[in-house]
Order: sequence, then C-alpha cells, then structure tokens
Amino acid sequence: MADDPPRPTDAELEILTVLWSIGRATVREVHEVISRRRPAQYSTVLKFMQIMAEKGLVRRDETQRAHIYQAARPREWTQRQLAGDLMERAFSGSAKALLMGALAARKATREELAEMRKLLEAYRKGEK
Amino acid sequence: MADDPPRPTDAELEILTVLWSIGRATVREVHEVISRRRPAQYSTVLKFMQIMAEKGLVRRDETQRAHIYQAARPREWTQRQLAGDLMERAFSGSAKALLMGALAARKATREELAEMRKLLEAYRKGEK
DNA sequence: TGCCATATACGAAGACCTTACTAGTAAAGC
DNA sequence: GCTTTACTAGTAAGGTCTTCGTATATGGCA
Repeated sequence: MADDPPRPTDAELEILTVLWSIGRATVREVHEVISRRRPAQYSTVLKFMQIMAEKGLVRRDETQRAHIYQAARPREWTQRQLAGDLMERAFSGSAKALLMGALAARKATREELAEMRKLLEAYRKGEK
Repeated sequence: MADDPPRPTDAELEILTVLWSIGRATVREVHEVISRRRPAQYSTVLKFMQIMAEKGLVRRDETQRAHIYQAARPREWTQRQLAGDLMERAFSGSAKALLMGALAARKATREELAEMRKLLEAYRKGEK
C-alpha cells in the first residue's frame, strides 16, 4: 500500500465527501453536486482534484477522456485520521473531552445518545 | 462581547494550549514551554502571538514592557468550536460517527469508557 | 475532414501560514 | 551615564491554499 495521504484541507474534504457519497465520478459530476450548494467554477474543482491526485488523496482512471476519480481511502479511514489528529492536538488525546466538545456543539437526539451508549458498551466488551 | 475569533491554525492551537495550561504568560514563557518539545525561534513564537492578538485569539496587557498574553476564549469554548466544525465538515454532523472515529484512532481505557458512558447518561437526563 | 462541445493542463494572482532576521527601544546593571 | 540585555515591531522569504482564466487536446458528428 502506498504512503498515507496528508490531512485533506477544507476544500479537499468537501470534494472527498462528494466522492464518498456518489462513488466513482468525473470532475463534472463532482462539480455539479458542489455548485448546487455554493458558487464554484468548474476549473476550480478540476484543479483541486488534480492536486488531490498528486497528493494521493484520490485515484484516477485516465483511460477515458473524462477521467474517473475515486477517493483513495474509505471514508472511515479518513475520519479516523481526522478525529485522531484533532483529539491529539486540541483535546490532549482525550476521547472523553472530544465527546464533550461534540455534545456541547450540537445537542444530540435521544436516539443518538442511546446509540452512542451502545457503541461504548460494545467497546467495553473487548471490541477490537 | 467581541466577534468570535476564527478557527486557530495548527501553530496557533499549540500556543493556545500552552496559554490554557499556564494561564497568563509572556512570550518568553510560552516560548520556553514550546522549545522544550521542539526547536522554535523566540521571534517566531512572538510573531504568532502578535498575529493571534490581531485575530482576537488572545488578549494582551501592554502595560508592562514584556506584554502579558492570555487566551481570549476558554479552552472549552474553543474545543466546542473545533469539535463542532469537524463534526459538521467530516462527519455530516453526526456525533456518533465522530465518536467512532475517535475510538478507532486510539483505544480508550476501560475507565475512560466508563466516564464517557456516565457523560451520555447525564446528557440523557436533560442535561443542559 | 473540419467544426463544435467538452476535457485536461498550465499559469498565475492573491490570501494566508510558517519561519526567521534585524532594527529599534526600553530597562537594568555597572 | 553607558553598556549590556531583553523585548517589540517590522520586513521578508518561501510555502500552501484557494480561486479562476486561458490554452490546448480530443472525440463525435455533420
């Protein structure tokens, strides 16, 4: 497996999010999704995706004229990196502190709280 | 109250962490703590703290020759911003997903898991 | 075969981030 | 008082991030 890609920037993360959600896609398709939310030039999105290919954040298939892109790492992998990085840098490595921050930022629903409790429970029983 | 300060950069967050831990401090004191961990020029730290003052991330008392700095916002406030921001951008607003990422990044101890469970419990009972 | 639509590639500007040197100034010590 | 020391401010270089205009290539179709 190749080297780990670097932490994505804000704009790069936005594109990765689109790729994770729709899977393999052309620049045009990604641009369409993004420009539905905010103004963005096609060439800007293209540029980002070229840079991301260089960085190893995405892989691309160039056999077609319109290159096909896909995220180089699954969503969960990147989420783990990002959560771990922030936990380290801003919460002195404490998952509990990070959880507190998240709950303070946006109140979770009763259901979400229950699911999280189940998650912790699973971890307690020697979950890997 | 003044405008919310922007999200701190990596280097800024490192300095804030020092300020939160030792409270009010001069550039020299902050520099000493940081250079104990990694090479860093005094003037670099100074420059950062000047920029942070402009951005509103820190406040400074200039009555002494050696200015006294302090974080403009408490640690918890900034942690809430950062957790909320990442939760929004990388976890589509799901606290549960963020928690999963954090747990996957670094296995929590049994005690930490228990404390987190208690935390969720408290939230369930209409905690503010 | 030549034109049009649509791709990619390239270049570049402007903001911000990181780092560090140096000039100038104020305090402190001799 | 004068020198040394310590601090701030200013300047600048080099890198990254974000944005976009434009040039160039390619495939399809009339």
